[in-house]
Amino acid sequence: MQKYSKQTRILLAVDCIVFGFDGEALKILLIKRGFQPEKGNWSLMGGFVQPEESLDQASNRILKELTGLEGVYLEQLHTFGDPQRDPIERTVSVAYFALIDINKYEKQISDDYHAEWFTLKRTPKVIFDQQEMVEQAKKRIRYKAAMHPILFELLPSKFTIPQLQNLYENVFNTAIDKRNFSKRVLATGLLIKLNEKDKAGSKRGAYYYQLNMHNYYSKFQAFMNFIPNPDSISAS
Amino acid sequence: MQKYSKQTRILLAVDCIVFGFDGEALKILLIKRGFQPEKGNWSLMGGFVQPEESLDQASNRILKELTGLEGVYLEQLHTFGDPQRDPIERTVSVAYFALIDINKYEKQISDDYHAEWFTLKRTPKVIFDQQEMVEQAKKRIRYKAAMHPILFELLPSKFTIPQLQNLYENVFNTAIDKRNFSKRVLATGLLIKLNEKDKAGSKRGAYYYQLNMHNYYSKFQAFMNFIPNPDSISAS
DNA sequence: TTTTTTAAGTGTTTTTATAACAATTAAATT
DNA sequence: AATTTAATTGTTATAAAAACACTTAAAAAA
Repeated sequence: MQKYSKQTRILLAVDCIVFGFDGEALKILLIKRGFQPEKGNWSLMGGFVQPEESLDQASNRILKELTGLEGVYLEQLHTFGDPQRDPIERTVSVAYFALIDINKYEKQISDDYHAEWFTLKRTPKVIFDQQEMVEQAKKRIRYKAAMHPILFELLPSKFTIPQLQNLYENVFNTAIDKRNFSKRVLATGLLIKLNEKDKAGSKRGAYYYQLNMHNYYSKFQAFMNFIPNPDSISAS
Repeated sequence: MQKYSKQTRILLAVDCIVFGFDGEALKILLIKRGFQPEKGNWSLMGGFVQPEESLDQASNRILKELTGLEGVYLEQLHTFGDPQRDPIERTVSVAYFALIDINKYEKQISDDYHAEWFTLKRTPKVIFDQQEMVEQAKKRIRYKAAMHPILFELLPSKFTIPQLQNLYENVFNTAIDKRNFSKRVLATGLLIKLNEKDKAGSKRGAYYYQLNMHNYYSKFQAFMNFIPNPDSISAS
């Protein structure tokens, strides 16, 4: 026996929802689609899975092609398989989400693709069922970040506690008491205080911190809870 | 433009990890595979995605073919796409997990497939990368059950609190204080006490409860925590 | 140089949730 | 009537979370 004859083969694609944080708001990266159908319309970055690559490899390749970044946080989200989701031909798409340091994003690469960052609250219409993918990705990121320290992936390697708090407040759309927040964050043992200040945000300046990578990896799977009332968070 | 020419189409399958609870232990349902390769070996229940069905439809169809059950809890787990995972031909598999009331499982249907329940600790070797699927499903069910009341899906519509506690202790492999457990469970408002006792488990008998379906659906996404030290639970 | 302005940094108290703990009761069996 | 078994229930202690306000560093303005 060489093949599973009589079975239909299906086109398989990967779509990536790329999140970034610019200090103000959580954003996603969209491109203008380069081929028909929907050519020129805003789209997630995606592509077809090649015969010899795994899904993780495909998503990493596509992400690198579009942002120039390698080794970023990339996680499989969900697979979308409605027979009608692509009008040209049935295409099943495995969605991934990525969290990147927006500062490392290489603009020149994206210029070829006309990529742009959009605030989550003001994303343009995207093609096919990608709006649903984005919604699910937003849910997932909130869900996961409520218990695991994934949001550090959105920050540069040196960051201040006010920056970190701002990020959490943004993602969870809630105000957090800064005394309680810093207490909690520091209690995790995930942060190393540096002898250097960020003077951009205030006159006094805020101390930079960096991740204790050893603790970060070892405690990554442990539960944590920076968020006062995670009751509002919905599951993936 | 009619098709995405030049792209390779790939075989797409669905595999279901079916969980059941018999009052003693958490179990999964396996079948003896009916075709080559690996014919006669233990396998998850799976099948190929048909041209006109969605992934959810495919998994529901396969589940019904094998257990006779419809409308059960079924959730997409992860998509496995290693190019070598099936030796005959590249097949990408979308894994789902199901939680069923083991009492509703129709034996006669399964007899055709030689299906059998296996305790999680004593599962036989399964084909391809299915062991990894099972491991991920176990993680996911623990992860999700730590915060959402999915385990009720494993119980009959009438159940006692000791039964429920037994289930939680099994899934999380931990002993729970029964006073604290019943307090927490009853505090959720998810249970309705019935005027009827289960006399099978003890002389005194334990009151039956049933789910308050309204509260169950409305609170499903809310966080909960029956488990004393969920620190040991790892993420999906 | 003094004062003002701005955001960073820090401690204590109150409240709530969790964890630890044991005696009583219903009902069958002896 | 006594015994056995598991179900049921409440209180106390401990830990975690939430609420709350003042001091400090440093630049900018007076």
